[in-house]
Amino acid sequence: MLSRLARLTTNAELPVLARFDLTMWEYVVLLGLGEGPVRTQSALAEAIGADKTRIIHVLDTLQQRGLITREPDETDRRVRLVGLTPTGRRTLHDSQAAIQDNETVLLNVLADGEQRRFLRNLERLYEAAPDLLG
Amino acid sequence: MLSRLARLTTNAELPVLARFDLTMWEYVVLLGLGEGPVRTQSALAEAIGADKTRIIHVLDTLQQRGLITREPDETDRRVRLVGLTPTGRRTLHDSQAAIQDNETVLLNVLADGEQRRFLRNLERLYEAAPDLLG
DNA sequence: TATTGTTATACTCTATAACTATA
DNA sequence: TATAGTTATAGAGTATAACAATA
Repeated sequence: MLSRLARLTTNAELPVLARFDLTMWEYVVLLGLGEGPVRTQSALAEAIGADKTRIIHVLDTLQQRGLITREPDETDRRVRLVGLTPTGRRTLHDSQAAIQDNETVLLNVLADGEQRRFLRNLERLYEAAPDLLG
Repeated sequence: MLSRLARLTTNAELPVLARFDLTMWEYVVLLGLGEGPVRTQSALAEAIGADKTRIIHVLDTLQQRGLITREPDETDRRVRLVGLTPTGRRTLHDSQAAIQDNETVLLNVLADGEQRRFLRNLERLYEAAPDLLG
């Protein structure tokens, strides 16, 4: 049930992201950087539930388009400090708003109080899942 | 959030299903037949949110293992009536119980009343999604 | 030796279109 | 011609292992 719902919502969101010239993983990476810069690409990958090898091409693209910065750390030159540029932050803000408009269509199936409750519970499960399920 | 939660739970459930020698799609097909036989494979595929071409190999396997029947309809020999055998029904029952045990671990993150509420809302969204999102 | 980032590759999953048999 | 089922194939998504640079 969860899987199918995720697939349907994902497919419905792809055209919205396309308006911002973003793939799903590019959007997820921007979201992962929204709270602030991240010190290693591995940490970023883990935070968004992706493989570290998979986001590399995503980071390449986002960097080329000037949406993120990827600077070597001076104290440990193996790691790259990744963060949003002002353009990247604006793109994240705009696309996130569009996505939320889209989600509202579905969430309106639920009564107003239930919407907030559902999202809160979903978030709680989302946070607990990695520890409980590996 | 939904996608990652779905992926985590799916991955956590695969070992459980493996104990019954079932893949995820085989399990989903058995679930789709749980309420009763289905008159066409296309209808079954659509009901579980799959492509009609994808479940064919699944049906082949389940039939070979004696978990489902797949009889040609006498009035229209193009269509196949698909249903569970007694063995199939038992396998579904047992595997479903094991899966639910597994899900309980995660759902226990939520308070008792919230669990039921979350599942009810999830079901409501699940049912509305195909119409609203395509 | 261990770790970060990268590349290459193989594997799985999914979608699409073409084929058959019935109607 | 249209539909149910099937097959084949190409594409996307994913996981794994090997590699270079740095610690």
